Amino acid sequence: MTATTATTATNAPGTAPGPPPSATAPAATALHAPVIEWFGRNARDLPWRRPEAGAWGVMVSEFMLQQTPVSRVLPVYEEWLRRWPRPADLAAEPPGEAVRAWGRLGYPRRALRLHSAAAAIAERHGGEVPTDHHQLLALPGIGEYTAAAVASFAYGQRHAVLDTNVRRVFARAVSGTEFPPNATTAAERKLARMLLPEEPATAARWAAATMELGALLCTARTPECGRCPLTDLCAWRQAGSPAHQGPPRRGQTYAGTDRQVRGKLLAVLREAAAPVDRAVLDRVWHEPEQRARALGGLISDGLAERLPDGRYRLPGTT
DNA sequence: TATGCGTGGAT
DNA sequence: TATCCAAGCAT
Repeated sequence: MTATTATTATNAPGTAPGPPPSATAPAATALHAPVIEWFGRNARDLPWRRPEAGAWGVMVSEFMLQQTPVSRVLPVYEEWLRRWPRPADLAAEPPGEAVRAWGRLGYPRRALRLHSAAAAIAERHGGEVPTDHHQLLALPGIGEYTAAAVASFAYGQRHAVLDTNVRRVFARAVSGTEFPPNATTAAERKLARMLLPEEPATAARWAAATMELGALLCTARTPECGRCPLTDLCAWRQAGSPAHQGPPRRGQTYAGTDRQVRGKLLAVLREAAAPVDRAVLDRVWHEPEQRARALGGLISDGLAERLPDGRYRLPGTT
């Protein structure tokens, strides 16, 4: 970990092309030091934060962490980096091996995309994770958040890293609401850019620190405001911690969906040492139509393949 | 912009 | 037991 110098380049007034001055800029910089100092004292020692992780380690972790808790990612991450220490190592394997090694992290299309991204890196980027935000964005499975995260955490660049944790921290500390909007808004992106420290190294530190704050203290369920470095500055606290207003968060049931059936089918293929008969897959779900739809979906997504003899397997595996 | 896409722990 | 939630992306 670098020293917790809380210094922050404040927005130099006057002069030319930089970002437009904003009324919130001075107040914004007041947030930097407390959060970054808190991070220096409380940051978790996660493997992808260690220097030896490299950009590839950061990238693998970001794929795995999309919608998946840290505790479940840890063991799978270690195994992946041991097995495939460079992008080209993963690219040399059939995609089904990536899906199998993904285990039960969920959303296995991420494994496929990570495999494809590794192949693109091996072919088009000389085997090195690109440093350029736009080149990162062009890789499969990398969207706005992941591109910014890799550029920031792996390469120390200055980007607004807007994940669910940061959005919640900003919603509370700055906007004074319990939760951010359901979908990321232009206003949130603008706010994130305004709050970004000028110095790239400080901006990268800020990005990691605000994420960690959201993950450890400013949580969705029961925030620990008593331990929060922003508790005296927090707009939501100052407003009396008003409850969320508006439509309910969301409510997608899982039981009985195609997702559940896909998950059951893929679990069979993952654990099989050889291609499996259709009859084996048929046992995972009682309803034939939904079963067929789920299996067809897996195949069209590239997560499974049907052999000429009618058996099924993870793509390219034995 | 709304929806589909896994999985399992916490409350 | 049911619901919420976890470092999103692609379409």
